[in-house]
Amino acid sequence: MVTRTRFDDSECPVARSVDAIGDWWSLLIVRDAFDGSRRFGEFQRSLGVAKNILTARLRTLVAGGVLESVPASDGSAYREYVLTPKGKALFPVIVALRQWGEQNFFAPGEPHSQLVDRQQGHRLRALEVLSADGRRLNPDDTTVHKISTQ
Amino acid sequence: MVTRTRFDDSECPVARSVDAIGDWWSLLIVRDAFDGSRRFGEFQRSLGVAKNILTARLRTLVAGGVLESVPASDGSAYREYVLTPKGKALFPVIVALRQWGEQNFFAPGEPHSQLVDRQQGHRLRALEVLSADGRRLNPDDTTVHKISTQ
DNA sequence: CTTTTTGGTAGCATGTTGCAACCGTCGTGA
DNA sequence: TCACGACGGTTGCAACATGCTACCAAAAAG
Repeated sequence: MVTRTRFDDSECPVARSVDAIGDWWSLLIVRDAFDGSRRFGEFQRSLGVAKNILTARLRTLVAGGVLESVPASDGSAYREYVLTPKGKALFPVIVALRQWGEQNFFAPGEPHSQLVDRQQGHRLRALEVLSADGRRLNPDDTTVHKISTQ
Repeated sequence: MVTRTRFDDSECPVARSVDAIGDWWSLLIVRDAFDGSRRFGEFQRSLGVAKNILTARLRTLVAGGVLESVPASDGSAYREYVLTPKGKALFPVIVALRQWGEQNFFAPGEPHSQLVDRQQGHRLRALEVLSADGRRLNPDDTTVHKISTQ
């Protein structure tokens, strides 16, 4: 169980997000949840993580409101873990990590799993950071205002 | 020093990204780099991380091609850590985490640091996951093809 | 009713982190 | 030019987290 929080009191939203997710295993659990995993055993087989670690991570994610534990959809007495709206809102994070990985860690032609538009079966468009008026922004085009209300 | 890799051999780009970044400290280092930090001491003061941990993380990030060590811009004999193109490509990841944090971990009106368009001073548009033909996609509108060439 | 699967717990060895102390080099002011 | 503080680390150690294996109760399957 994670008791200590490291970044939770930060005024930086990135730090709070990082703290809420917990660790990398948790992020891969969320990825698997997006890919359709729901049951303890599915996550465990998919990730190869130790069961006690998985137990702890699932608990943290449920406590953090990213997943929720619901009765199994097939009518069995077991429970399933599904993404809450807050968890589904992590979609751009997962997509961003996926695209970064595709572009930087695979040789041309090297096979990898691929996220596609269900309707068309095509790859997704690369994420773009846009200004309020729709201009494409690079890192250098932005700056951080240290503190700001709302 | 991180010797063992956990996800590096995965065919999933998300896993490789996660492995390449290393841990949450590394991601916050990258965030600070986007915010203008360059020097060891800047990262250390900003993050409050132990110096040996910071040393190790900076080394990992340099080894992974996310940061590079360059001579200090002010002409001193010290070195600075700056984002490589690969590192700058993490921009959407940081922005996605920031927006998720803003939307889920701050009470309305609670102050937080804010990323703005330098030219206009306005907040950024929320990231959108788009299909190849420009439709806005929710998680349910997508599916993962387990393995695929290029 | 027996066996297998599921979803965990418990204990222990090992790895990683955080803290504090130390240290050589660099910059700076007198 | 020389002393002193800042910078950028390294080292050792204690505490904590992780991963592995064994175990276990409830549920499902047969």
